[in-house]
Amino acid sequence: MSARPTADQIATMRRFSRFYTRQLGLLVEGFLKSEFSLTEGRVLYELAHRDGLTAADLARELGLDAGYLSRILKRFEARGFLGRATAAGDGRQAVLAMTDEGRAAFQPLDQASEAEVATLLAGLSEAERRQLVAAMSTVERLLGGRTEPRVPYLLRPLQTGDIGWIIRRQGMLYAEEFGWDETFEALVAEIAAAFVKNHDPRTERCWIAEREGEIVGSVFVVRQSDAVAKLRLLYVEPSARGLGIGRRLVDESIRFARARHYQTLTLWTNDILASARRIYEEAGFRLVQEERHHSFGKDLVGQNWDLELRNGNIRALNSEASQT
Amino acid sequence: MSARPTADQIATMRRFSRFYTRQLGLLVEGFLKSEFSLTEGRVLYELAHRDGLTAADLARELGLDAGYLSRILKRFEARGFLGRATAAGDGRQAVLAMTDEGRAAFQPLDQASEAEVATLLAGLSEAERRQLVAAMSTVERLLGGRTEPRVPYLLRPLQTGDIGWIIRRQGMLYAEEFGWDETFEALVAEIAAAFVKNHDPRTERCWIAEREGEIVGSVFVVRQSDAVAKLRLLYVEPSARGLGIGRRLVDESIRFARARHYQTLTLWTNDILASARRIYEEAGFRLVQEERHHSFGKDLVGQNWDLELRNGNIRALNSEASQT
DNA sequence: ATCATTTAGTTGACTTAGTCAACTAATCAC
DNA sequence: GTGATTAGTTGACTAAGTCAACTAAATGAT
Repeated sequence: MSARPTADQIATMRRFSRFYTRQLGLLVEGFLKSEFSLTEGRVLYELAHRDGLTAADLARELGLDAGYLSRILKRFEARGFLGRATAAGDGRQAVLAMTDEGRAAFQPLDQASEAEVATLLAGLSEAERRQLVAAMSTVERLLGGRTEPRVPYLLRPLQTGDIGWIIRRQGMLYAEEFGWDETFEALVAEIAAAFVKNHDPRTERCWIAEREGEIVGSVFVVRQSDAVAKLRLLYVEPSARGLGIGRRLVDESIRFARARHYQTLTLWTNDILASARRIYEEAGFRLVQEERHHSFGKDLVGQNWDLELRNGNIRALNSEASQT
Repeated sequence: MSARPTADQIATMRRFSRFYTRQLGLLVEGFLKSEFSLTEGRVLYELAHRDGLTAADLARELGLDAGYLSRILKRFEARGFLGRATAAGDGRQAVLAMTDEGRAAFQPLDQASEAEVATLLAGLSEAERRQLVAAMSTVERLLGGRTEPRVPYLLRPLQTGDIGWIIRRQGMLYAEEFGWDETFEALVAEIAAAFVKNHDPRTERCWIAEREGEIVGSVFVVRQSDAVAKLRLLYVEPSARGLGIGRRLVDESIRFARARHYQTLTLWTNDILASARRIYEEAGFRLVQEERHHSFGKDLVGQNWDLELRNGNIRALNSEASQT
């Protein structure tokens, strides 16, 4: 495991983030100044670049309140930018389609944004541009900006036979990757069996990630108390890693926990599981406790992470205080 | 002059900006989720890291409405985070000082943000971290994120003797840097003289940048019509370049134009003046016209840039439409 | 087939972030 | 002393977004 990041590295990234916030402010201002709010622009962008979207898709992926999004879409529809068709298999859903008018309205904005970036880049020499683009690609690659998977996967509930597979695969994988012994597999079996036997579907759930007919990942959310849910046994098959499946499993877990009015989603992991840890961090989990332990035949560093669920965005708690 | 940026370079930067927006969202969420809104956090950050700030300083530098900031500061003061002292030389101003309680409240946030970045970086190897930090520094250097000047400068109004100096220096500098002939100096003289003789201080202004007793830059804002102001003769001495002076002169010009209820700030430059052009772009100016011309003994490409002043932020025009 | 639960989307009511403009007090130039 | 400007405050307002209750459709258990 690498040395801890230096203070200088940390300071550089924080300074870069402040710098790029200002840079984004300039780019966003140029792009959207004419007619649409920032959020409207983000919605239009997704509608322009993807087919077959529903409102639920957009709400989830852009982190928007469904009611708020509904009004945005209604305004676009009123202006003739958007059409809807009831989904073939689900009368509740509307499939959204940008109209030619919508594309016509969006195109100047898209082109303005492109021109903005072009003029910014034009101020650099060709060598500087190549350097800049390479540096941006490096940042993106290292911080995890990955493309969507080419072979699709789906998430589904637990089915008969799944548990045995999950117990077996997690046992084998952690043995292979980390040398953990059979006591880990036993723990997985215990957790999974307890879930199957006793789980309350109102407050607990399991998701299975399936791809080309095979299980490629899973996660459990179990009830720890009325206020606290626990995320357990997140795993993704090596063959399916890097496709956003782990992130998606965690996102669904958070979504479920919020919908069930939990206040905290907690989890226990080990620091050696670096990919999982990064997913948790990016989802907003906070490291609340660390302790060394000897388990599964190894010396490990266990970590407890929590995600506070009450405020789905960056709204401060003192806004609630000011209501009193 | 370099070739135009490629479509691939433009696309890469746009994708990077979307990617880093999400990255910032994660970092910001972690930093400020507990107690303060994003704007409050930005204010606290400045108060924590700088001394001698006034509300006017903060409003200008963070782009905040003075009334809104006033209320934020009042809340901080009510919570004991902030003290105020009347400025020695100006009874209107209050010098703000973060209290020990304020620092105590801020420190966990600052540390949380630092920890956030540290855990993100910890997920990378040491080699990857060095690569990331180097890439970020490259992006910052190329896009113009420069540090504040070590030797301070001030902006002041025109004084007797300034005009002659400005005419002389601009004439010499543009001759040296671009080979422009004496007709340019004559143009500068004409503009400056007209300003001195006829300017209306309610709607027109000149700023002189002075550093260590010497003029190091200047800019004029003149009235073109009731609705349109024109920014003219921006220049910065080579010895003082890279310190943000040019940007500051442009920012003050914009601020003045807004305060005087102009709707547009326009300007004419030549594309060969790359640094100036970048400042205009970053300030939000839009290239509206280009034409070749032969002036100052050279073949040049003149450019007209406009900045719409009506909406100081990214608020859509249709929000005004929806008021009707 | 029925019923209870969940999901998709909508709408009413509301909170919060931020804007606009009018105000007071202090400063500055004349 | 006077008029104009600036620093900061406050009232009134708009706009972005949240929360929850609602209807309609789907799903799973019986």
